[in-house]
Amino acid sequence: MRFRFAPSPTGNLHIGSVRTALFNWVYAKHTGGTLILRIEDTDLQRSKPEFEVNILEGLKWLGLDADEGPENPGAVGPYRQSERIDNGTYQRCAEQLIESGHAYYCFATEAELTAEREAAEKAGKPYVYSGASLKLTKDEVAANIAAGLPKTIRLRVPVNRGEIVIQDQVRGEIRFDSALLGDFIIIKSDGSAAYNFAVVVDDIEMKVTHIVRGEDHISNTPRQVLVYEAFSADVPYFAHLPIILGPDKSKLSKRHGAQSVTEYKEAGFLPEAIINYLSLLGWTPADGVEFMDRDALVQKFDVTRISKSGAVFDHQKLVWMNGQYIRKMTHDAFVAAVTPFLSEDSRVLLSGYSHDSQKIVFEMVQESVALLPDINTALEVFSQDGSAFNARLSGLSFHADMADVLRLFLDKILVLTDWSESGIDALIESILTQTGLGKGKVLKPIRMATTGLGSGPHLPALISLLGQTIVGERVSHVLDSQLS
RNA sequence: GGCCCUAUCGUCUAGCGGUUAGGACACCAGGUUUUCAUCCUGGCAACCGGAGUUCGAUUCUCCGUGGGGCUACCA
Repeated sequence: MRFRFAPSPTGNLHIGSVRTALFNWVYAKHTGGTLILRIEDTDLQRSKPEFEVNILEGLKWLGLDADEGPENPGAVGPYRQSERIDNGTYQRCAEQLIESGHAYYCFATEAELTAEREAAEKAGKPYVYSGASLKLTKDEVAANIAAGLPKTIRLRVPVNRGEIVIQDQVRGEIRFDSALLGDFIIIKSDGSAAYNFAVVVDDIEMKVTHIVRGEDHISNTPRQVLVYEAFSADVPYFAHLPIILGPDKSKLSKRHGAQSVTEYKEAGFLPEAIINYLSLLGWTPADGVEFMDRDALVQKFDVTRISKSGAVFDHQKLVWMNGQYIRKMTHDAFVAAVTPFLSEDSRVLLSGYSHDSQKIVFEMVQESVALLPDINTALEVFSQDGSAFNARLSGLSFHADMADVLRLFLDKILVLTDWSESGIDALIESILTQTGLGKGKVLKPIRMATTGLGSGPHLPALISLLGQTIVGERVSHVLDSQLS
């Protein structure tokens, strides 16, 4: 079984394309098949080398490796359509079809075609090319070519072809009336191949047996089937994936916000989370267990469970899933993932701690990170910087009755010898019993006075990390400035 | 307009003739946590409408309606 993923390098790798790539990849892995990567850069105006680079890098980052592609060619290359134009593949194939009577030269001008189309629209009929050029004699065609008239090549739709039935692994049978198709262009007047032709020529030559792509290609399929038939080639299996929708239920696009993989990477998403989330868009495993690593995904994959209706992309759930994956990371993996996202302030802050303390800091913070850049706000609480602390105080309001607790706390820490987490714990416990106050009444003011924040990780560990000097200074400062 | 696809909680979905219509995200409440988050428990919330087939339709068929895609010498 041979699969292919065929993106156009007309933009950065899009999240919708990734989903298509993913399903091809999983399907191929599941069946032990081969995945081909083909770059469809026949649109010379819009295709850019930097986009191809972006696509290749994005796929690599996500771990969606192809068995054959421009970077690791197999036996059926080249793997870029531009190179296949250059080596004359499409031209040669089109001429072959003219020979066999499946295609013909068309000399219709743009004006003529526009007129035909408008007339059809006015009449409320589907537009079908009239086939005027088909009536030309061999000599007339030769004369036109000799005269250098602009020409295209059209595929001749067999007159009594009737219904074209495609077998779709997701949707079952889909039927089209071939009479509504019209002889369509396979070679444009500039000599380049039209999409519906290039794709089929490539898929035949690359021996592709399974085509998994977006639902937006369904209406191209009957034309492509006709091309297969013109070449007497086997029509592959199709699986048209439901489209991914934005919150407004229209096709997901840039106007719905960040949609390129690069942007997701920069926003702090993990490739595993993206893969897992995307796999659930339009598909569910039979056991209903949503968390799946790559191997589980490959193992559980089943084409028949792909759903038919479009799926709205739920950004919130992706974020949630990302947080789940972050929590599951080992300490080393977490630090490695988060390091590129560390702000200058965070780096300075961390340098104030020993290697061992840094490890504790990261551990304390890991579960509150959903997106990698969250690390910076999570780290703030560990800041030893006095001015930042003072700035934070202005956002808090202390009540007079907090003063007693803080004074008692200050007295105790100044003479405290066991500055470990358990030592602090014992100290707080003693304040609780001594004052008879509830935990909230005691710990809230201490947290505020030591960190300048109303919330954060486990307090005793935090105080232990901050150290006697800083904690002492901060509490006395709060007592002097806020509660005197 | 034409062709095609599609229709279960707000969202992703399970269901494949008989179910208290299940799960996940989000949301709400309670519990744990000093607080926030995490975590645990509970709750709210859905079968688009109408015909038919059937003893029985969310499930099958048809017709509407809604949504989406395509309608190029773009891919």
